[in-house]
Amino acid sequence: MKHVLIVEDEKKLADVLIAYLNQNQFKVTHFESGSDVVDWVKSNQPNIILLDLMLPDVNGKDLCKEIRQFSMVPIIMVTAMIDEIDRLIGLELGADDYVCKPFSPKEVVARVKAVLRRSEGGLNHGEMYDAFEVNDKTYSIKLHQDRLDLTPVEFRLLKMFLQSPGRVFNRDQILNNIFEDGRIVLDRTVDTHVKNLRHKLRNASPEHDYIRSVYGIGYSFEL
Amino acid sequence: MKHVLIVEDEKKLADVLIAYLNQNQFKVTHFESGSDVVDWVKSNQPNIILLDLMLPDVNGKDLCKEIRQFSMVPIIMVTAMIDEIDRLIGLELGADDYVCKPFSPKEVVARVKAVLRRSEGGLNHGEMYDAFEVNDKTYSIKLHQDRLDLTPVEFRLLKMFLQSPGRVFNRDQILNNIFEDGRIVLDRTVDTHVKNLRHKLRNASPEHDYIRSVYGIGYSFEL
DNA sequence: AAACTGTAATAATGAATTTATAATTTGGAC
DNA sequence: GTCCAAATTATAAATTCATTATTACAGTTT
Repeated sequence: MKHVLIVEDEKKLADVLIAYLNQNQFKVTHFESGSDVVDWVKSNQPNIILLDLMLPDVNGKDLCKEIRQFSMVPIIMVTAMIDEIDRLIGLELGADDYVCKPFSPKEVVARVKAVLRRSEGGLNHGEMYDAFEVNDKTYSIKLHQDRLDLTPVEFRLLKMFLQSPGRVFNRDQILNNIFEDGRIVLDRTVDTHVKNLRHKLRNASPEHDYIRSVYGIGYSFEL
Repeated sequence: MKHVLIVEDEKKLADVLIAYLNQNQFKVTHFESGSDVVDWVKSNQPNIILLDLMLPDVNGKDLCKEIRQFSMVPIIMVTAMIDEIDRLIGLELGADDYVCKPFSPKEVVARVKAVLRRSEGGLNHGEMYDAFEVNDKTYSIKLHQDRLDLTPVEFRLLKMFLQSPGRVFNRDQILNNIFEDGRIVLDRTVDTHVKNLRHKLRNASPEHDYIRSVYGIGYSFEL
């Protein structure tokens, strides 16, 4: 039986949710404030957390980040402000979904199930791009189940390519994407990293040439 | 055959008990004072301890606590003061049952059996992670039945890894996980603990390298 | 005294970058 | 179309730089 942790200060709201979740064969634990949540999660390891963003004592965002320090348990953030959601997503708190108040308990149950399905479906929830699976948590990319053994630079390079297949990047753009800090590095460096990445891709999939050189411009990635 | 340790200074009382226990297929060892008990328990690991609260040399409460530092062996406390019992329970010494003098040896045997039944039913109840068994109560982790002799830091480190196999932790995340209090500690310290843990893991299982270094990021645990 | 933890110093390893050289592409001249 | 020179890219080797592993030791705790 799946165990849901609800962190929500509005008691009434929580009670409705609990009723619905119980009816759907979930075991539920409810905290009205955030203070003891971290300890509890550490020892009880729920299957999913419904976390209100606005709590009396602690900040929901911080709590989410704190939990992410030690656990990959799925988290659904609950907020009263619909506008907030986009900003939250940008913050990369590591939440798995967002629900806006007021919500129908039915919808929440559906979301809980959806998130659980997702996170179980592949113990490794990486984003898929064609035959590639990018997993930020494990810093790894798989091609056809096989794990590519990439250096950090190669990881970022390939991830960039995958996010914009077909797009032609010039070397400056590549450098800016790969190095957050604004280091200035020679163009030849890009060539080298591309070469190394090509080599690893060819090892994994000899029949397909993924990286195309665009003469006079740069490179593009063809799925 | 179950092994009972009796720590009891009243020789006559002890003899009666021993006779009864022997008749019930228990092996019994008897100490008349508490001084050498801890060492003996460490090397002999009895199945259960009958511990008199009032001993000539050491304090029964302290002895109980001391044993609890390294073992979850069931302990039955024996006291001459019935009123004492409630207070003892409150103290959370970690004893499993309390018996008040004077007692019938039959009753004690029944209690011993009951406690053993209870504690066996729920023994070994460490959470399993692949071939690892984590036991929070005894602060120990077994790999393929063999107990790893870990320090507290190593215990928390390994437990963290086991809870998220495959995930790459950076050193900050590791430190936050290992030190509840917000101590500030150098990254190199993580390396050292990882090294020590690796060494112990290799001793227990030379063929498998569990901890992977992820260059530029941190470490991950590969089951 | 023994065990544990944290730090600092040093060695070893691995990645990123540069450099040098070879290979390829392009466009113009014949 | 072929040839060549210039520009561009590919590759390999060498170098620099960053990160990690290990050792030793000191401060604490038990």
